[in-house]
Amino acid sequence: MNKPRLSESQEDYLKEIYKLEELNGRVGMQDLAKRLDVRPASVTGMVKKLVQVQLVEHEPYKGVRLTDVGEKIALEVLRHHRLLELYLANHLNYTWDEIHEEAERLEHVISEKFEAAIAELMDHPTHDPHGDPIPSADLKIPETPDLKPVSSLKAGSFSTIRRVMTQDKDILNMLSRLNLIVNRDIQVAGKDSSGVRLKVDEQQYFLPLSIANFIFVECDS
Amino acid sequence: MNKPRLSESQEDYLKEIYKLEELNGRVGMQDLAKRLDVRPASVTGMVKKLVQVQLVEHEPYKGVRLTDVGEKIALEVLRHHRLLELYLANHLNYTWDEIHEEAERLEHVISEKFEAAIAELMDHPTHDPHGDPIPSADLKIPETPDLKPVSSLKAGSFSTIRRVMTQDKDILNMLSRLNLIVNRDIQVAGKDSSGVRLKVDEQQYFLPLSIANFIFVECDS
DNA sequence: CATTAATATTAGTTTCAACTAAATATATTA
DNA sequence: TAATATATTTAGTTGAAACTAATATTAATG
Repeated sequence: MNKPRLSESQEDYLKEIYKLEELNGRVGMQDLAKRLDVRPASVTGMVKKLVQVQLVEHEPYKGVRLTDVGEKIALEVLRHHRLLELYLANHLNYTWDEIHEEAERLEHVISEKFEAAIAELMDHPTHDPHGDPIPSADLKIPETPDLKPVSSLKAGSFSTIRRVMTQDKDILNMLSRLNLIVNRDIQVAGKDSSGVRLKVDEQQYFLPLSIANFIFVECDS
Repeated sequence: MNKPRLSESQEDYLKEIYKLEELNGRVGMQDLAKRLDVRPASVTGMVKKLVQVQLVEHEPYKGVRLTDVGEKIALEVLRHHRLLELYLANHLNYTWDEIHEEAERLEHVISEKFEAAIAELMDHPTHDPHGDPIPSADLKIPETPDLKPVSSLKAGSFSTIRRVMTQDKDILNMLSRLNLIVNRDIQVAGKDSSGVRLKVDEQQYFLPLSIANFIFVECDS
Protein backbone atom coordinates (compact mmCIF):
# COMPACT_ATOMS: atom_id res chain seq x y z
CA MET A 1 0.00 0.00 0.00
CA ASN A 2 2.94 2.32 0.64
CA LYS A 3 4.26 3.79 -2.55
CA PRO A 4 7.47 2.48 -4.03
CA ARG A 5 9.92 5.25 -4.88
CA LEU A 6 10.24 5.52 -8.63
CA SER A 7 12.89 6.94 -10.90
CA GLU A 8 12.09 9.85 -13.18
CA SER A 9 12.29 7.47 -16.08
CA GLN A 10 9.76 5.17 -14.55
CA GLU A 11 7.42 8.06 -13.84
CA ASP A 12 7.72 9.13 -17.44
CA TYR A 13 6.86 5.66 -18.65
CA LEU A 14 3.76 5.52 -16.48
CA LYS A 15 2.69 8.98 -17.55
CA GLU A 16 3.07 8.21 -21.23
CA ILE A 17 1.33 4.88 -20.91
CA TYR A 18 -1.55 6.67 -19.27
CA LYS A 19 -1.79 9.27 -21.99
CA LEU A 20 -1.59 6.73 -24.78
CA GLU A 21 -4.11 4.47 -23.07
CA GLU A 22 -6.48 7.42 -22.87
CA LEU A 23 -5.90 8.21 -26.52
CA ASN A 24 -5.70 4.85 -28.26
CA GLY A 25 -6.95 2.29 -25.81
CA ARG A 26 -4.00 0.01 -26.19
CA VAL A 27 -0.34 0.82 -25.93
CA GLY A 28 2.30 -0.96 -27.96
CA MET A 29 5.99 -0.97 -27.19
CA GLN A 30 6.52 0.89 -30.41
CA ASP A 31 4.23 3.78 -29.54
CA LEU A 32 5.78 4.10 -26.15
CA ALA A 33 9.25 4.12 -27.62
CA LYS A 34 8.21 6.90 -29.96
CA ARG A 35 6.68 9.08 -27.26
CA LEU A 36 9.58 8.59 -24.89
CA ASP A 37 12.15 9.06 -27.60
CA VAL A 38 13.79 5.79 -26.76
CA ARG A 39 14.45 2.54 -28.62
CA PRO A 40 11.93 -0.30 -28.48
CA ALA A 41 14.49 -2.56 -26.85
CA SER A 42 14.76 -0.11 -24.00
CA VAL A 43 11.02 -0.12 -23.58
CA THR A 44 11.00 -3.89 -23.35
CA GLY A 45 13.51 -3.66 -20.54
CA MET A 46 11.71 -1.01 -18.57
CA VAL A 47 8.28 -2.52 -19.04
CA LYS A 48 9.67 -5.74 -17.66
CA LYS A 49 10.72 -3.91 -14.53
CA LEU A 50 7.39 -2.16 -14.19
CA VAL A 51 5.62 -5.49 -14.54
CA GLN A 52 7.81 -6.87 -11.76
CA VAL A 53 6.66 -4.20 -9.36
CA GLN A 54 3.07 -4.56 -10.58
CA LEU A 55 2.58 -1.08 -11.92
CA VAL A 56 1.90 -2.38 -15.39
CA GLU A 57 0.44 -5.43 -17.09
CA HIS A 58 1.82 -6.63 -20.36
CA GLU A 59 0.40 -9.00 -22.92
CA PRO A 60 3.11 -9.43 -25.52
CA TYR A 61 2.08 -8.20 -28.96
CA LYS A 62 -1.18 -7.03 -27.50
CA GLY A 63 -0.15 -4.14 -25.38
CA VAL A 64 0.61 -2.63 -22.05
CA ARG A 65 -1.84 -1.43 -19.42
CA LEU A 66 -1.48 0.30 -16.10
CA THR A 67 -2.56 -1.49 -12.96
CA ASP A 68 -4.60 0.49 -10.46
CA VAL A 69 -1.50 1.43 -8.53
CA GLY A 70 0.31 2.32 -11.74
CA GLU A 71 -2.54 4.55 -12.79
CA LYS A 72 -2.52 6.31 -9.44
CA ILE A 73 1.11 7.16 -9.89
CA ALA A 74 0.58 8.28 -13.47
CA LEU A 75 -2.17 10.58 -12.27
CA GLU A 76 0.06 12.04 -9.60
CA VAL A 77 2.68 12.87 -12.17
CA LEU A 78 0.07 14.30 -14.48
CA ARG A 79 -1.31 16.40 -11.65
CA HIS A 80 2.12 17.76 -10.94
CA HIS A 81 2.68 18.53 -14.58
CA ARG A 82 -0.56 20.32 -15.18
CA LEU A 83 -0.58 22.25 -11.94
CA LEU A 84 2.92 23.37 -12.78
CA GLU A 85 1.95 24.47 -16.26
CA LEU A 86 -0.84 26.59 -14.92
CA TYR A 87 1.34 27.95 -12.17
CA LEU A 88 4.12 28.93 -14.53
CA ALA A 89 1.64 30.64 -16.82
CA ASN A 90 -0.30 32.45 -14.11
CA HIS A 91 2.37 33.34 -11.61
CA LEU A 92 5.65 33.48 -13.45
CA ASN A 93 4.55 34.94 -16.76
CA TYR A 94 5.48 32.00 -18.88
CA THR A 95 4.06 31.92 -22.35
CA TRP A 96 2.03 29.06 -23.74
CA ASP A 97 4.95 27.53 -25.52
CA GLU A 98 7.31 27.66 -22.57
CA ILE A 99 5.35 25.92 -19.88
CA HIS A 100 5.56 22.34 -21.10
CA GLU A 101 9.30 21.91 -21.05
CA GLU A 102 9.77 23.45 -17.66
CA ALA A 103 6.92 21.43 -16.16
CA GLU A 104 8.39 18.31 -17.70
CA ARG A 105 11.47 18.70 -15.55
CA LEU A 106 9.87 20.03 -12.41
CA GLU A 107 7.10 17.46 -12.21
CA HIS A 108 9.46 14.77 -10.92
CA VAL A 109 11.08 16.91 -8.34
CA ILE A 110 8.48 18.90 -6.47
CA SER A 111 7.26 17.64 -3.12
CA GLU A 112 3.70 17.04 -1.97
CA LYS A 113 4.08 20.24 -0.06
CA PHE A 114 4.90 22.16 -3.22
CA GLU A 115 2.03 20.58 -5.05
CA ALA A 116 -0.38 21.46 -2.27
CA ALA A 117 0.95 24.99 -2.03
CA ILE A 118 0.45 25.90 -5.67
CA ALA A 119 -2.88 24.07 -5.86
CA GLU A 120 -4.08 26.09 -2.90
CA LEU A 121 -2.70 29.31 -4.32
CA MET A 122 -4.59 28.78 -7.54
CA ASP A 123 -7.73 27.70 -5.74
CA HIS A 124 -7.64 24.08 -6.86
CA PRO A 125 -7.97 24.54 -10.59
CA THR A 126 -9.41 21.82 -12.80
CA HIS A 127 -7.76 22.58 -16.12
CA ASP A 128 -4.33 23.66 -17.26
CA PRO A 129 -3.61 26.32 -19.90
CA HIS A 130 -4.01 23.80 -22.71
CA GLY A 131 -7.40 22.80 -21.35
CA ASP A 132 -6.09 19.46 -20.13
CA PRO A 133 -7.89 18.28 -17.00
CA ILE A 134 -5.91 18.40 -13.78
CA PRO A 135 -6.47 15.33 -11.60
CA SER A 136 -7.76 16.39 -8.19
CA ALA A 137 -5.79 15.85 -5.00
CA ASP A 138 -7.49 12.49 -4.63
CA LEU A 139 -6.65 11.71 -8.25
CA LYS A 140 -10.04 11.92 -9.88
CA ILE A 141 -10.31 13.42 -13.34
CA PRO A 142 -12.67 16.40 -13.31
CA GLU A 143 -15.78 16.04 -15.40
CA THR A 144 -15.39 17.68 -18.77
CA PRO A 145 -18.18 18.40 -21.26
CA ASP A 146 -18.02 16.64 -24.60
CA LEU A 147 -15.69 18.37 -26.95
CA LYS A 148 -15.23 18.18 -30.69
CA PRO A 149 -12.55 19.49 -33.01
CA VAL A 150 -13.41 22.86 -34.56
CA SER A 151 -12.82 21.19 -37.86
CA SER A 152 -15.99 19.16 -37.30
CA LEU A 153 -18.32 22.13 -36.90
CA LYS A 154 -20.70 23.41 -39.53
CA ALA A 155 -20.10 26.83 -40.97
CA GLY A 156 -21.92 29.41 -38.91
CA SER A 157 -21.83 27.58 -35.59
CA PHE A 158 -20.73 29.20 -32.36
CA SER A 159 -18.54 27.55 -29.79
CA THR A 160 -15.89 28.02 -27.13
CA ILE A 161 -12.33 26.76 -27.31
CA ARG A 162 -11.79 24.31 -24.44
CA ARG A 163 -8.69 22.39 -25.31
CA VAL A 164 -5.69 22.73 -27.59
CA MET A 165 -4.01 19.40 -28.11
CA THR A 166 -0.64 20.20 -29.53
CA GLN A 167 2.66 21.00 -27.93
CA ASP A 168 4.26 22.35 -31.04
CA LYS A 169 5.73 25.63 -29.92
CA ASP A 170 5.30 27.46 -33.17
CA ILE A 171 1.66 26.56 -33.38
CA LEU A 172 1.09 27.47 -29.75
CA ASN A 173 2.79 30.78 -30.25
CA MET A 174 0.82 31.58 -33.31
CA LEU A 175 -2.46 30.61 -31.67
CA SER A 176 -1.84 32.74 -28.64
CA ARG A 177 -0.86 35.65 -30.83
CA LEU A 178 -4.19 35.26 -32.59
CA ASN A 179 -5.88 35.00 -29.21
CA LEU A 180 -7.15 31.55 -30.05
CA ILE A 181 -6.77 30.35 -26.50
CA VAL A 182 -8.75 28.27 -24.07
CA ASN A 183 -12.15 29.70 -23.12
CA ARG A 184 -12.30 32.01 -26.11
CA ASP A 185 -15.62 32.20 -27.95
CA ILE A 186 -15.39 31.70 -31.66
CA GLN A 187 -17.54 31.33 -34.71
CA VAL A 188 -16.89 29.12 -37.68
CA ALA A 189 -17.22 31.53 -40.56
CA GLY A 190 -16.57 29.02 -43.26
CA LYS A 191 -14.87 25.78 -44.11
CA ASP A 192 -13.57 23.73 -46.96
CA SER A 193 -11.54 20.60 -47.42
CA SER A 194 -8.30 22.33 -46.52
CA GLY A 195 -9.38 23.99 -43.31
CA VAL A 196 -11.61 26.29 -41.35
CA ARG A 197 -12.18 30.03 -41.33
CA LEU A 198 -12.76 31.35 -37.85
CA LYS A 199 -14.23 34.59 -36.66
CA VAL A 200 -13.05 35.93 -33.32
CA ASP A 201 -13.77 39.46 -32.13
CA GLU A 202 -14.28 40.83 -35.62
CA GLN A 203 -11.07 39.18 -36.78
CA GLN A 204 -11.02 36.32 -39.26
CA TYR A 205 -8.39 33.64 -39.41
CA PHE A 206 -7.90 30.61 -41.55
CA LEU A 207 -6.71 27.45 -39.86
CA PRO A 208 -5.53 24.47 -41.90
CA LEU A 209 -7.01 21.12 -40.92
CA SER A 210 -3.70 20.02 -39.49
CA ILE A 211 -4.24 22.60 -36.80
CA ALA A 212 -8.01 22.77 -36.60
CA ASN A 213 -8.16 19.06 -35.83
CA PHE A 214 -6.45 19.64 -32.54
CA ILE A 215 -8.48 22.55 -31.32
CA PHE A 216 -11.40 21.24 -29.35
CA VAL A 217 -14.48 23.25 -28.61
CA GLU A 218 -17.64 23.12 -26.58
CA CYS A 219 -20.59 23.92 -28.79
CA ASP A 220 -23.06 26.55 -27.77
CA SER A 221 -26.38 25.02 -26.86
CA MET B 1 33.29 29.72 -23.53
CA ASN B 2 30.03 27.84 -23.97
CA LYS B 3 29.08 25.99 -20.84
CA PRO B 4 29.45 22.24 -20.68
CA ARG B 5 26.28 20.50 -19.54
CA LEU B 6 26.81 19.07 -16.10
CA SER B 7 25.09 16.32 -14.17
CA GLU B 8 23.34 17.10 -10.91
CA SER B 9 26.10 15.25 -9.15
CA GLN B 10 28.74 17.40 -10.72
CA GLU B 11 26.85 20.55 -9.81
CA ASP B 12 26.65 19.35 -6.24
CA TYR B 13 30.37 18.73 -6.13
CA LEU B 14 31.13 22.21 -7.42
CA LYS B 15 28.70 23.79 -5.01
CA GLU B 16 30.13 21.97 -2.01
CA ILE B 17 33.69 22.69 -3.04
CA TYR B 18 32.76 26.34 -3.22
CA LYS B 19 31.19 26.36 0.21
CA LEU B 20 34.07 24.50 1.82
CA GLU B 21 36.61 26.71 0.09
CA GLU B 22 34.81 29.74 1.47
CA LEU B 23 34.78 28.19 4.92
CA ASN B 24 38.14 26.49 5.32
CA GLY B 25 40.31 27.70 2.51
CA ARG B 26 41.35 24.27 1.34
CA VAL B 27 39.18 21.33 0.52
CA GLY B 28 40.28 17.76 1.11
CA MET B 29 38.72 14.71 -0.45
CA GLN B 30 37.64 13.66 3.00
CA ASP B 31 35.70 16.82 3.75
CA LEU B 32 34.01 16.70 0.41
CA ALA B 33 33.04 13.10 0.95
CA LYS B 34 31.50 14.02 4.27
CA ARG B 35 29.49 16.92 2.92
CA LEU B 36 28.26 15.00 -0.09
CA ASP B 37 27.53 11.90 1.94
CA VAL B 38 29.63 9.79 -0.36
CA ARG B 39 32.74 7.64 0.05
CA PRO B 40 36.19 9.15 -0.46
CA ALA B 41 36.86 6.79 -3.33
CA SER B 42 33.85 8.21 -5.13
CA VAL B 43 35.18 11.70 -4.63
CA THR B 44 38.50 10.72 -6.15
CA GLY B 45 36.67 9.50 -9.20
CA MET B 46 34.49 12.54 -9.65
CA VAL B 47 37.26 15.01 -8.95
CA LYS B 48 39.28 13.33 -11.64
CA LYS B 49 36.48 13.98 -14.10
CA LEU B 50 36.09 17.58 -13.02
CA VAL B 51 39.83 18.11 -13.44
CA GLN B 52 39.56 16.68 -16.95
CA VAL B 53 37.01 19.30 -17.93
CA GLN B 54 38.96 21.99 -16.11
CA LEU B 55 36.37 22.97 -13.55
CA VAL B 56 38.63 22.02 -10.69
CA GLU B 57 42.33 21.89 -9.85
CA HIS B 58 43.70 19.19 -7.64
CA GLU B 59 47.01 18.91 -5.81
CA PRO B 60 46.98 15.46 -4.24
CA TYR B 61 47.10 15.56 -0.45
CA LYS B 62 46.91 19.28 -0.59
CA GLY B 63 43.43 19.94 -1.75
CA VAL B 64 40.97 20.82 -4.43
CA ARG B 65 40.17 24.26 -5.82
CA LEU B 66 37.66 25.58 -8.31
CA THR B 67 38.90 27.10 -11.53
CA ASP B 68 37.31 30.34 -12.62
CA VAL B 69 34.84 28.50 -14.79
CA GLY B 70 34.15 26.03 -12.00
CA GLU B 71 33.45 28.85 -9.61
CA LYS B 72 31.06 30.47 -12.06
CA ILE B 73 29.04 27.31 -12.20
CA ALA B 74 29.11 26.87 -8.44
CA LEU B 75 27.78 30.39 -8.08
CA GLU B 76 25.00 29.72 -10.53
CA VAL B 77 23.89 26.73 -8.55
CA LEU B 78 24.13 28.69 -5.34
CA ARG B 79 22.10 31.48 -6.86
CA HIS B 80 19.42 29.02 -7.86
CA HIS B 81 19.39 27.50 -4.43
CA ARG B 82 19.13 30.69 -2.49
CA LEU B 83 16.64 32.37 -4.77
CA LEU B 84 14.52 29.26 -4.46
CA GLU B 85 14.74 29.24 -0.68
CA LEU B 86 13.55 32.80 -0.52
CA TYR B 87 10.86 32.17 -3.07
CA LEU B 88 9.50 29.16 -1.25
CA ALA B 89 9.44 31.06 2.00
CA ASN B 90 7.91 34.24 0.63
CA HIS B 91 5.51 32.98 -1.99
CA LEU B 92 4.60 29.44 -1.06
CA ASN B 93 4.49 29.71 2.71
CA TYR B 94 7.29 27.31 3.40
CA THR B 95 8.72 27.35 6.88
CA TRP B 96 12.37 27.90 7.65
CA ASP B 97 13.10 24.23 8.05
CA GLU B 98 11.38 23.17 4.84
CA ILE B 99 13.04 25.36 2.28
CA HIS B 100 16.47 23.77 2.12
CA GLU B 101 15.45 20.30 1.03
CA GLU B 102 13.07 21.49 -1.65
CA ALA B 103 15.60 23.97 -3.01
CA GLU B 104 18.22 21.25 -3.04
CA ARG B 105 16.19 19.32 -5.59
CA LEU B 106 14.84 22.22 -7.59
CA GLU B 107 18.14 24.03 -8.00
CA HIS B 108 19.35 21.60 -10.66
CA VAL B 109 16.21 21.65 -12.65
CA ILE B 110 14.96 25.19 -13.06
CA SER B 111 15.74 27.08 -16.25
CA GLU B 112 17.32 30.48 -16.64
CA LYS B 113 13.84 31.70 -17.37
CA PHE B 114 12.58 30.42 -14.04
CA GLU B 115 15.52 31.93 -12.22
CA ALA B 116 14.96 35.28 -13.86
CA ALA B 117 11.24 35.17 -13.21
CA ILE B 118 11.47 34.63 -9.47
CA ALA B 119 14.40 37.03 -9.12
CA GLU B 120 12.34 39.70 -10.84
CA LEU B 121 9.26 38.89 -8.77
CA MET B 122 11.23 39.33 -5.56
CA ASP B 123 12.94 42.43 -6.83
CA HIS B 124 16.41 40.97 -7.07
CA PRO B 125 17.01 40.09 -3.45
CA THR B 126 20.52 39.87 -2.02
CA HIS B 127 20.01 37.45 0.86
CA ASP B 128 18.04 34.30 1.46
CA PRO B 129 16.00 33.49 4.58
CA HIS B 130 19.09 32.18 6.37
CA GLY B 131 20.92 35.40 5.61
CA ASP B 132 23.15 33.72 3.06
CA PRO B 133 24.11 36.07 0.24
CA ILE B 134 22.51 35.43 -3.13
CA PRO B 135 24.95 35.81 -6.02
CA SER B 136 23.67 38.44 -8.44
CA ALA B 137 22.66 37.63 -12.00
CA ASP B 138 26.23 38.32 -13.06
CA LEU B 139 27.46 36.11 -10.25
CA LYS B 140 28.95 38.64 -7.89
CA ILE B 141 28.51 38.13 -4.16
CA PRO B 142 26.71 41.08 -2.60
CA GLU B 143 28.70 43.06 -0.05
CA THR B 144 27.85 42.02 3.47
CA PRO B 145 28.81 43.86 6.67
CA ASP B 146 31.12 42.09 9.09
CA LEU B 147 29.25 39.68 11.25
CA LYS B 148 30.14 37.94 14.47
CA PRO B 149 28.50 35.10 16.37
CA VAL B 150 26.15 36.28 19.13
CA SER B 151 28.21 34.17 21.43
CA SER B 152 31.08 36.62 21.01
CA LEU B 153 29.16 39.68 22.22
CA LYS B 154 29.49 41.28 25.62
CA ALA B 155 26.51 41.20 27.92
CA GLY B 156 24.39 44.27 27.37
CA SER B 157 25.23 44.80 23.73
CA PHE B 158 22.60 45.37 21.05
CA SER B 159 22.70 43.81 17.61
CA THR B 160 20.68 42.47 14.72
CA ILE B 161 20.56 38.87 13.58
CA ARG B 162 21.88 38.69 10.03
CA ARG B 163 22.69 35.07 9.40
CA VAL B 164 21.82 31.70 10.87
CA MET B 165 24.31 29.09 9.82
CA THR B 166 22.68 25.79 10.57
CA GLN B 167 20.37 23.64 8.57
CA ASP B 168 19.29 21.51 11.47
CA LYS B 169 15.53 21.48 11.21
CA ASP B 170 14.80 21.25 14.88
CA ILE B 171 17.01 24.20 15.66
CA LEU B 172 15.56 26.22 12.81
CA ASN B 173 12.06 25.45 13.97
CA MET B 174 12.79 26.39 17.50
CA LEU B 175 14.50 29.61 16.46
CA SER B 176 11.64 30.68 14.27
CA ARG B 177 9.17 29.86 17.00
CA LEU B 178 11.16 32.14 19.28
CA ASN B 179 11.23 34.74 16.54
CA LEU B 180 15.00 34.63 16.42
CA ILE B 181 15.10 35.18 12.72
CA VAL B 182 17.12 37.20 10.28
CA ASN B 183 16.86 40.97 10.72
CA ARG B 184 15.54 40.74 14.25
CA ASP B 185 17.01 43.13 16.81
CA ILE B 186 18.23 41.52 19.96
CA GLN B 187 20.08 42.31 23.14
CA VAL B 188 22.52 40.07 24.94
CA ALA B 189 21.12 40.05 28.44
CA GLY B 190 23.80 37.87 29.91
CA LYS B 191 26.29 35.14 29.20
CA ASP B 192 28.34 32.45 30.81
CA SER B 193 30.52 29.61 29.68
CA SER B 194 27.56 27.48 28.66
CA GLY B 195 25.70 29.98 26.54
CA VAL B 196 24.00 33.32 26.04
CA ARG B 197 20.85 34.85 27.42
CA LEU B 198 19.03 36.94 24.83
CA LYS B 199 16.38 39.54 25.20
CA VAL B 200 13.97 40.01 22.32
CA ASP B 201 10.79 42.06 22.60
CA GLU B 202 10.53 41.72 26.36
CA GLN B 203 11.10 37.96 26.08
CA GLN B 204 14.24 36.28 27.35
CA TYR B 205 15.73 33.12 25.94
CA PHE B 206 18.78 31.11 26.77
CA LEU B 207 20.81 29.75 23.88
CA PRO B 208 23.53 27.15 24.45
CA LEU B 209 26.85 27.89 22.80
CA SER B 210 26.32 25.10 20.32
CA ILE B 211 23.54 27.21 18.84
CA ALA B 212 24.74 30.72 19.65
CA ASN B 213 27.95 30.09 17.75
CA PHE B 214 26.03 29.84 14.52
CA ILE B 215 23.86 32.88 14.89
CA PHE B 216 25.66 35.81 13.36
CA VAL B 217 24.80 39.40 14.10
CA GLU B 218 25.61 42.88 13.00
CA CYS B 219 26.50 44.99 16.00
CA ASP B 220 24.78 48.31 16.54
CA SER B 221 27.17 51.16 15.95
C1' DC C 1 -1.83 -20.53 -45.98
C1' DA C 2 2.62 -18.95 -46.91
C1' DT C 3 5.17 -15.00 -47.12
C1' DT C 4 6.20 -10.47 -45.88
C1' DA C 5 5.99 -6.66 -42.94
C1' DA C 6 5.50 -5.04 -38.43
C1' DT C 7 6.45 -5.74 -33.72
C1' DA C 8 8.91 -7.38 -29.81
C1' DT C 9 12.66 -9.62 -27.46
C1' DT C 10 17.54 -11.20 -26.44
C1' DA C 11 22.16 -10.70 -25.62
C1' DG C 12 25.72 -8.01 -25.01
C1' DT C 13 27.71 -3.06 -24.49
C1' DT C 14 28.07 1.65 -22.74
C1' DT C 15 27.95 5.44 -19.42
C1' DC C 16 27.33 7.37 -15.00
C1' DA C 17 27.91 7.57 -10.29
C1' DA C 18 28.03 5.23 -6.68
C1' DC C 19 30.20 1.20 -3.91
C1' DT C 20 34.03 -2.16 -1.31
C1' DA C 21 38.40 -3.82 -0.27
C1' DA C 22 43.00 -3.38 -0.69
C1' DA C 23 47.04 -0.75 -1.57
C1' DT C 24 49.75 3.41 -1.30
C1' DA C 25 51.22 7.81 -0.16
C1' DT C 26 51.72 11.64 3.09
C1' DA C 27 51.71 13.67 7.70
C1' DT C 28 52.42 13.44 12.64
C1' DT C 29 54.66 12.28 16.56
C1' DA C 30 57.31 9.65 19.75
C1' DT D 1 63.80 9.16 11.64
C1' DA D 2 60.94 5.29 12.19
C1' DA D 3 56.33 4.06 13.39
C1' DT D 4 51.76 5.05 13.24
C1' DA D 5 47.77 7.39 11.87
C1' DT D 6 45.41 9.78 8.30
C1' DA D 7 44.37 10.66 3.64
C1' DT D 8 44.05 9.23 -1.01
C1' DT D 9 44.00 6.25 -4.79
C1' DT D 10 43.42 1.82 -7.48
C1' DA D 11 40.99 -1.94 -9.15
C1' DG D 12 37.11 -4.11 -9.63
C1' DT D 13 31.73 -4.31 -8.86
C1' DT D 14 27.00 -2.83 -8.94
C1' DG D 15 22.64 -0.96 -10.67
C1' DA D 16 20.09 2.19 -13.75
C1' DA D 17 18.83 3.13 -18.12
C1' DA D 18 20.02 3.70 -22.25
C1' DC D 19 22.13 1.65 -26.71
C1' DT D 20 23.07 -1.81 -31.14
C1' DA D 21 22.65 -5.84 -33.70
C1' DA D 22 20.62 -9.92 -34.25
C1' DT D 23 16.70 -12.92 -33.53
C1' DA D 24 12.13 -14.30 -32.87
C1' DT D 25 7.19 -13.79 -32.89
C1' DT D 26 2.79 -12.26 -34.50
C1' DA D 27 -0.22 -9.96 -37.81
C1' DA D 28 -1.49 -8.76 -42.41
C1' DT D 29 -1.89 -9.73 -47.20
C1' DG D 30 -1.75 -11.77 -51.70
